[in-house]
Amino acid sequence: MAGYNRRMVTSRDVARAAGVSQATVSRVLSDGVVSESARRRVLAAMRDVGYVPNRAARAMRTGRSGTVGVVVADLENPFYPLMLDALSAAVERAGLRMIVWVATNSTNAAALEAIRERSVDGVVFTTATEHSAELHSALERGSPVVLVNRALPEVACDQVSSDNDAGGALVADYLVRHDRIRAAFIGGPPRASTSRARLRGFERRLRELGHPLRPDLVVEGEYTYDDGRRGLERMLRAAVVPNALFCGNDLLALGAMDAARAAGIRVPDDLWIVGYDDIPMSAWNAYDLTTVRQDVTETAGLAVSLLVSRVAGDDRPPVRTQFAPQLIVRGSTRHSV
Amino acid sequence: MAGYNRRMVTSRDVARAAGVSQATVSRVLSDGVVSESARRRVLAAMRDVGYVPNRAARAMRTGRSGTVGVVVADLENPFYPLMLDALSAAVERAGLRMIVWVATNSTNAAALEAIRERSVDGVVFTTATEHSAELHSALERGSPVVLVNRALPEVACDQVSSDNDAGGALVADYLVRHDRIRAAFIGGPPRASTSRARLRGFERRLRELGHPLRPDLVVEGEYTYDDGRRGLERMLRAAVVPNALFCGNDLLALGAMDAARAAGIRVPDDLWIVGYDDIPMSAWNAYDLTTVRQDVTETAGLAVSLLVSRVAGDDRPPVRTQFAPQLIVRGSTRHSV
DNA sequence: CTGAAAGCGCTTACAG
DNA sequence: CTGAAAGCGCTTACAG
Repeated sequence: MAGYNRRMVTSRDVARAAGVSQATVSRVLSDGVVSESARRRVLAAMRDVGYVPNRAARAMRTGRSGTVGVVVADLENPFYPLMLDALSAAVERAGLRMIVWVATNSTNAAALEAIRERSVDGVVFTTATEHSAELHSALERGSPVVLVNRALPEVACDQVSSDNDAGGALVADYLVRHDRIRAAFIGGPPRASTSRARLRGFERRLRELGHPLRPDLVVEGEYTYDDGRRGLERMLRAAVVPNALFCGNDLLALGAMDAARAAGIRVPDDLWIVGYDDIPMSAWNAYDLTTVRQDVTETAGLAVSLLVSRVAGDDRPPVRTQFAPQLIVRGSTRHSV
Repeated sequence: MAGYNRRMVTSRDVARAAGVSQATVSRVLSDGVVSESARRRVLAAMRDVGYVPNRAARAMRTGRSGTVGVVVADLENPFYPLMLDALSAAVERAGLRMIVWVATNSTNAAALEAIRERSVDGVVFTTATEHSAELHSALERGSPVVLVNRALPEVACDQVSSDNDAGGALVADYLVRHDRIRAAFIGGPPRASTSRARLRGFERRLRELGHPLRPDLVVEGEYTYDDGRRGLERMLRAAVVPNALFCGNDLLALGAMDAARAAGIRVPDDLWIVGYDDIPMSAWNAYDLTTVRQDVTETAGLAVSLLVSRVAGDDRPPVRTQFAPQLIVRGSTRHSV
């Protein structure tokens, strides 16, 4: 058996094979100044001896790992795989690698620790919900951190998200325009900035349009299918039956839709339902859910490029970007057939 | 602004603060032989000066990155997030980190390259579909590689999966036991070993039980919701209408179920439907899909521990483990109400 | 048990 | 343009 641990091929071996110094090999690697002929010989020698540069050595010298950290939560919500996919593509485009933490209690701290250990050059958080002590000191220290998806107003770092407030308003406009003015809201947990902002925008615009949201038609829970179902069931016991429902995310909306059907409520005839995120299931036949789409590709792209410039030393004030959301109209709100 | 690039605190600083040599600090870090009193002083000094060991330096010295690579494909299929979640937990339990590649054309090669660069100590592939040249030479070289979920008989490396063949047989048994003998199959792509094995086991057992699967009731496509829908639609144009349907995975089954309903076919009365994977959506009210569950936690745990022992130098012959699948009976096959 | 020293494989001033 | 050399921050024989 060969054993994979046999001696590594190093830049020194390449140098010997190419008849140059090790420094010249290194210059070829890092695009330094090298004569054309030397470069050619070095590249050929690399191929001949099967050379692959050792990243750990480079990382130690340069202080850069070429790797970013990504913290995702709740992979059971299909929105996060979508976001992870987009982040992965953006990271790859930037020529970097991605260490992923799936959120548990200790993940955020672990990811920030990884910056100090120089395992990653920076971290993208997709689900920051609060301003932890670790995050505070990491930012103090100037650690490159970008918040994606959720926003934390009190935190001084780059943040990229959907304009959730505008998204909520968009839905309010749409419902009122079509006379669906007995509106209800089933939201995610208030600790999630996304849910708060979507509700805020929805509520404000409804009020502006003269059809304020009734407090008894607002329910909050976790961002899950089950809580969507339960939310609708609870709503059905309220004094007023809504004719439109906006949910804090698609998972809630799909649960609510199933509960509505189970209760004999026809969608969209009796009840319009609108979600948020545009996860793949929303386009499924059985649901055909109207929803607000966030552009994860754009979001991830900006997040990574912000991170990259922070790593490169950009210390301008934090940037906060909100992308305009887009209403995707589908069958769950089709104007009566 | 502080700038995050200020000089690192090194083991030398700790040594100075603790009044010991740098070597002693290092011994404390790597659990070497150190007197109790020295250890105490060093640990205190680490805290005082805010020391965090530099991983790149350690990786260079030891030749181990403490990181494993994971290649996942198709995050839109909720099975993969499930698997990723389980792998993440297993990797964390092993005290390691995880670099993730979301599969594109070049990912497999990139992941194997990362082993040579010493960016990762080994790689878990969740969707190997063929024996590439890169994989071949990586294995020749003794690179630690584990295949999860899909299997490649001709490849000499550790492989962990559900016993898909047995899973298919399980479904055949179940259907025949309940007299649902006009069975159909909608499968994933034949290049996926999972789909082939599930069909093989299903087909064989049906034959053994005297109710061979009719070739015109077998359809194959991609592992997607849409192909499930289309598959069922095509099947409805066949000569024989099935009264039971086994799908290569849950996504296909959910698509097929929606198509069946759209065609006025009642599930389960007219048609039983069974999936594979037990993704979260299968338990949703609207589907309540009977399915075959693979234990991703167990699978991921074994995969990571195999990888860890390979990294540690274990060069015994490759291990191939198949976990017994479990039939989860739900409403899509409930014996007539 | 402990320290001085070598060295992991690179990058990058410094001379020439 | 190129080479000799220092050094990134650790781990680990080697002496004592």
